[in-house]
Amino acid sequence: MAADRTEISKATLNRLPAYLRYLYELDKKGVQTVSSTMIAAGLDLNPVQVRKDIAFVATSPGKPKLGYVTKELIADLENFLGYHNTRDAILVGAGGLGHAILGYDGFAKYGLNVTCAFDVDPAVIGTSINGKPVYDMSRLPELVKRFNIRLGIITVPSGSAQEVADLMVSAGIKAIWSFAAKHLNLPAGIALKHEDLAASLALLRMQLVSQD
Amino acid sequence: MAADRTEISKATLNRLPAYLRYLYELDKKGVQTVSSTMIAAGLDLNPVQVRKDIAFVATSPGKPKLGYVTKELIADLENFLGYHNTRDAILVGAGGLGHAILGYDGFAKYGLNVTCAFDVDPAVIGTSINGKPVYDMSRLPELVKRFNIRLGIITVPSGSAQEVADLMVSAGIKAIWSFAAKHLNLPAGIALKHEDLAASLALLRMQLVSQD
DNA sequence: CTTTAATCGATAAAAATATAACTTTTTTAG
DNA sequence: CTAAAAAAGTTATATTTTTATCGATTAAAG
Repeated sequence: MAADRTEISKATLNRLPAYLRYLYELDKKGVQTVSSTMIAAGLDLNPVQVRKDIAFVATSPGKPKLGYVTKELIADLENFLGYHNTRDAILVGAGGLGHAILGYDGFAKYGLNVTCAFDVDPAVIGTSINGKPVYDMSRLPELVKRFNIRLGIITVPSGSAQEVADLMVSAGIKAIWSFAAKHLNLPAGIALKHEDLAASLALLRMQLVSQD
Repeated sequence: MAADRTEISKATLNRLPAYLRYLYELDKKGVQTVSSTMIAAGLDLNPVQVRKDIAFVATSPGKPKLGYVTKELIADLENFLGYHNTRDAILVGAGGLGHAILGYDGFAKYGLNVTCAFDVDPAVIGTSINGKPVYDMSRLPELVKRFNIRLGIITVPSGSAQEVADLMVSAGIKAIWSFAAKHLNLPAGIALKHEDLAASLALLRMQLVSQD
């Protein structure tokens, strides 16, 4: 494997999943080879950009006049994005959104397995959502350590988000996927992905207003 | 109001909601004035960047040694982000995630009012989720036109996403918030915000894997 | 077998964005 | 009343990201 001479850019990283989705579609239609031009047209992007992005992940080069072998490129992307090694995760906050995530099995395709959830509400503790048990928050450190979980999902109100994050980190969690509308302060080395639905909604709404 | 000499950057736009959230916190604690340095420290950003961002939205300048008046800055941000003019929206796909969104009233704070939902499943059509009626898809054009709705939320499986988007656009929807894992092809002038949970999850997972 | 057209890959230019350096303003302290 | 400190504002530089250009390669058509 060649050493990464230049670090892969964040912008590129964000596009890779879109490429993969598009390739799945083409593959399903029986398209054998795919060119960067085709991908660019399908996703409203610049062909050169697509080529550069692909250059990071592809193991075999594309052929002039043909492009890349669809199945190979899919394999390379899946491999790069780590869809093949399944990863266990826990979720804290079994309310509205947390409930929805627990009930959704689609993440399994991306190698995510939410094993169980935690909450403070006695009404949900002890119950099971989509086969996943809901435990009392106090058991989080114990279970995270026992099963060596590294990924935590936060779907609690913003007021308790930092507290939950701190607990996760101290228990050994290394990556946090947060849906709380709150900036989290984490020690270095902990990966964080903040999903701020309200914020992105606000931006969309703004575009709308400015059209009037 | 001065003409926007330079267009506001997308990156800035993405940070504004975070500033606002942070200011709410400070305001609740009774902090009267806030400096760009303080905001930067709280959100792990560069103070200059914060100042430049604020310069776009603030109506009155900040004072050296003191900073900005907290309540004024909040008002300016809210105003800029359009939180004050409530906007009606419809949602298509009353399944898992759609259900969660319908059940969540928090978006009202940001000026969003989901009035009703549409689906094709006879089991949910005619029911009500959190007081919002679920109608048959066929009634979408009629209701969108009648109430002059401009914003549509898509929470259907990726297979039907494009179809739904087309229907929305033809009915007069001007902005789409999509949770479907599918690139949507829309005519120019239609605002689109694509929320790809699976993709952002994949990226977080990847950071985790690369730590091992 | 030769020509042709399409595409890749690499390099260069341009644009956007973030960081740094410097100047000005205003409050507070001596 | 003056000097120092803190923070905003402004201009300049560096970095990142996107877009454009050009030659090399190769499958397909004549």
